[in-house]
Amino acid sequence: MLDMKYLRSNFSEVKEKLQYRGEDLSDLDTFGDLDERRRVLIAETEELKAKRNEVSQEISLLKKEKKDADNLILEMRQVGEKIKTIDTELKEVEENLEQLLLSIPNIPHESAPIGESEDDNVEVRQWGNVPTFSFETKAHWDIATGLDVLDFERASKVTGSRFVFYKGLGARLERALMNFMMDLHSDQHGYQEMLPPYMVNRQSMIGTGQLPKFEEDAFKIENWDYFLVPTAEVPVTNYYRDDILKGSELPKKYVAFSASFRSEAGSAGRDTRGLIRQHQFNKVELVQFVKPEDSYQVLEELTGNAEKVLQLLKLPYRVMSMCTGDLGFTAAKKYDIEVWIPSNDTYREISSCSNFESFQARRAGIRFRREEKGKPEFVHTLNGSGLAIGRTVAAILENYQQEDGSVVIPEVLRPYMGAIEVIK
RNA sequence: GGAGGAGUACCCAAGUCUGGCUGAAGGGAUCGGUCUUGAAAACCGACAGGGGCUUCAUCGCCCGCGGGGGUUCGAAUCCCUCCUCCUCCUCCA
Repeated sequence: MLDMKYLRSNFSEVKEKLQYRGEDLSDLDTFGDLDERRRVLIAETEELKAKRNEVSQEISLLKKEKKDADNLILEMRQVGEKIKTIDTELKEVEENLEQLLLSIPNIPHESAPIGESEDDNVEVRQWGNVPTFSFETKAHWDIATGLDVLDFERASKVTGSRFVFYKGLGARLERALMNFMMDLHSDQHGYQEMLPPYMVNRQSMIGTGQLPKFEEDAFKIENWDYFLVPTAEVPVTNYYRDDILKGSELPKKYVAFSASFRSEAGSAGRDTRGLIRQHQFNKVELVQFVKPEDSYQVLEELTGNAEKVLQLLKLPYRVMSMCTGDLGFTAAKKYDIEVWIPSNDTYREISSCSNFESFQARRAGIRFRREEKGKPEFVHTLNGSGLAIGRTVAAILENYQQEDGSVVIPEVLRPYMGAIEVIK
């Protein structure tokens, strides 16, 4: 959510920057009228309330002296009616304004490249060498089926498409990655470990920006106003909803494991095979609450923390800076980390690291005080996958595949795999 | 699922039956001071925060006693509704 006062006094500048996102901004122009109307109504109702308060005191005194107050009471009865009328309209105006503000995307940071689509994203750096194979490589679903470590068919029977059973060393590999990532970030990178709820309420989904605009992307629990989390970002960021933190305890850094649930509405037919696009996948998520002046430096740090996972796994990747048209609704700046997937002959997103600045903090009411008695300010929030585990398994299966159909386990994972070196 | 009880400021806690200077008593914690070589104790003082409107900024005003609605000239106090927590029973990993 944008700051109403900022929007009021910098309207055309904000509008210009939002246009780089290429989204429909036709509603934006209703802001001026709503904002103006709101303030007029507030002035009116508050004046009447001040009068009512004053006269009610008088009435109280008159009653105490056993004097007649009927005229004043009659007068105030009318004032009360008027207040009620104005407040009804005010409430409606404020609701419209609120909905408008909740539907406006974040302002892109000046360092985000201007562009329309993913084709305009800018490569920031590359790491590792794309592997060459002396044999014909297989896609991870074929490798996994051959090794009997993933079962898509039975998952379709038991649940439906875009679900999977991990089996045997496949399940072990998933669990090893989870532990490896959690250990790395908590022990080496200074994040506090957290295991969040997998369902959240509507207010939390609004807080991080999934709602009100993208309800069709979420899984909603029937008869409850709860949603399956699309990412641990939602519960972990909302952990401090409506809180005021101490400046001295910032930055707060959390690493959370959770399953993530996505309806994948609008991507029917894409990545229908394999682990790349599932309705449910595991993910280790990094979340930070920081002071505004630190957030861009922290974005680099956090991205680096996620990259470290791939470096230790010796998986080649590149880092892309998302252009203004591909930033998503909430981010001011975003890096995607893309890992090499041989069967796709290209890099695929495995992590997304974003700086939301105060966008989520304002929606969720997450603030901090610099000084003991200081005025509360909004924190900046950031998060990034560290990493999506299913896609990491796909990357390992494919990049570490051998001619005989076996898969070598990356060295750093072996302690987590009971010292097994190869899945065969 | 059944039966009760409770949500008041950083924490504890009065006030709610009997609506009106209650912007809310009293403790504790915290901060400042006196005393002390220093500290503790004691004593003195400060301590509703937050949001909104207005303003160059102040001043001022409005809203805040779990959330939302209602009654009333006036609500922490009365009514409705939702949420959360606690106790007992039941169930259960």
